[in-house]
Amino acid sequence: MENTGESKTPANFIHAMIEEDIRNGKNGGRVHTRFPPEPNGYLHIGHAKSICLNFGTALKYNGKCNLRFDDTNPVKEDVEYVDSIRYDVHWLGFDWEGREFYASDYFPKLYEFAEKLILKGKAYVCDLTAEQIAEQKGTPTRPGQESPYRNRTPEENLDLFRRMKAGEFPDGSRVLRAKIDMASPNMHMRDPILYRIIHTEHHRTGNQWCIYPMYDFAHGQSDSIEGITYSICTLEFEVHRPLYDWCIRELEIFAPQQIEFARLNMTYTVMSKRKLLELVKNNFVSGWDDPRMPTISGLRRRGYTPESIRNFSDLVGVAKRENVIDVGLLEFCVREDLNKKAQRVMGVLNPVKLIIDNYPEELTEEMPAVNNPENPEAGTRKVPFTRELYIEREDFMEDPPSKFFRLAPGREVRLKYAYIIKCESVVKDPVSGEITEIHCTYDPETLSGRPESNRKVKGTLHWVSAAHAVEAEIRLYDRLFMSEDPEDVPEGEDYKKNLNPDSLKVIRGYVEPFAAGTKPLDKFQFERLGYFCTDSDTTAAKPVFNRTVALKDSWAKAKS
RNA sequence: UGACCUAUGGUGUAAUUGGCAACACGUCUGACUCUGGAUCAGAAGAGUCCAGGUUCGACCCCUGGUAGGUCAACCA
Repeated sequence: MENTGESKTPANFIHAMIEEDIRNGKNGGRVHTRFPPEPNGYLHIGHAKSICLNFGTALKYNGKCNLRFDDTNPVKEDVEYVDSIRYDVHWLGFDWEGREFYASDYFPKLYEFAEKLILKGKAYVCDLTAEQIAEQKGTPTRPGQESPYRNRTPEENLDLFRRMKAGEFPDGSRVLRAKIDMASPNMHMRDPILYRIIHTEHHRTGNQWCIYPMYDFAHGQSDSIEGITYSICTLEFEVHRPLYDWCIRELEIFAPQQIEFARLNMTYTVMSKRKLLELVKNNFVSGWDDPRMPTISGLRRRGYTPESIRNFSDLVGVAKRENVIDVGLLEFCVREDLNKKAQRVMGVLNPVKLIIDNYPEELTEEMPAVNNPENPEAGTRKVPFTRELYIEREDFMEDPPSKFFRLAPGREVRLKYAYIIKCESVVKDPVSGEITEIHCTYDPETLSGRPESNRKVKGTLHWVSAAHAVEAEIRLYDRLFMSEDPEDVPEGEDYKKNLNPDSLKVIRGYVEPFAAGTKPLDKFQFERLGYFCTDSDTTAAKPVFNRTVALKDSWAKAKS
């Protein structure tokens, strides 16, 4: 990773704050962050921003970053998610160096903390129902009422709490609450719930516990236990900060600093785990790793590289104001990265046959093709060329506008790495009128590399030899949502109303032989078309490619 | 009608103890090109939410508005 620690100005307000702290000698100049996902879903591009921020900050200031699973709610969490999260963070290029922790590791310690609060008279067991508690909570503009159980003695509270832990009470019958201020203007300070009873098996602690700490009683303490200096989280936790600080202060333990930043939003994208889960569960997509999903696993399968995602996270910036990033920026980032790295290959997605009438029938030439013009070291390969080829149907027009640089009757065009050809005639289906064959002649003197080949023609086409063409399944993806803001729907509807019915188009195309023998996750540029990635569904008999992103297309833009 | 947060070109982010607003994406030109890609050169686009104030000078400080966001899960 690039170390920009020496740069004159901090990259963002968090780094500015850290540099100020370092100057003042806070924490002895130590910088320790953590990425704290709840294992209740797959990671998405918004998490990537947070991962890059947390790990990136540690890297920049020679600090450490922990991976910590915030697993305090057994009813929603699962090892499947733990595994995917570990995989994704690693894949993104970050290393927690063995500091893989779980809030559940701290259950015993957290329990001690709770007893300490009880003893201090700062927490009490409340027998009110969830509904009653909600009712007495008040509203943001009206103070709440104190629970009738608020003034139980520490002894009684301790006894009750121990019996809660011992499993004497059913779910929901009692909770442990902090005793703070029912009239606080901050709703989170109105005697928040610290522990609740849940008789559910936990993915790590099994049935050892039947009381579980709430987020507010687990997160800050976990940070403190790990010696986290900067607890970076998203804006919605801003109002929790007074409670975060309250717990730390009352417990008299090391005080990390919580800092909030604005979460990532992207156009044409939903970013909540709940909604992504819904898309998966209801089969609107094929799974968490569906290439249309904004999940890390989806982006990976789509053909995105870790570098491109990291760069995106950088470009997006870190600040406190709500933002909506143009999904085009993400696309820019993959293109930029893949342009430097991707093997070039020729493939025809919407084929039409092209016959070179004056080319010998039995001849096959092996045309040397550049693997990557951006990287000479990538070398060359041979592409078979014959009399009958497939070209892109869109590369021919019978009656072209003046700005059309491709093939048309009587016009010349270059076949990349091969010859200049001239269109002589076309054959059409008598019924549909569709063009079935394009007949051309070629000029043998114009072979790529020959002196005559310098003749100027306006266009260059990609092609695949019909005899050597390998049929492949190509999956063309479009945005999952039709509206820039998927939430922008008529009354009574929800974001699913904006689902794009054409977000996946599966077609059959032809690729040059080289492309056939590739492995899942191999990345290519199909010349003139876009970047593609071999899908995990690929087989020797039927290669499958995902289109990661199309090339920038100024012709398409000019047309419209 | 409470508390907290935010407000800078189309989008996002900068502007280091206040010194005439910078970068990226996007857009538009032109050059080059055996990818209408890439690359190169250039342009347009904000006077910093509004109104006052402090100051020689305010995006930055103060006051008051306005707009948007967050908060009333035994979720995180």
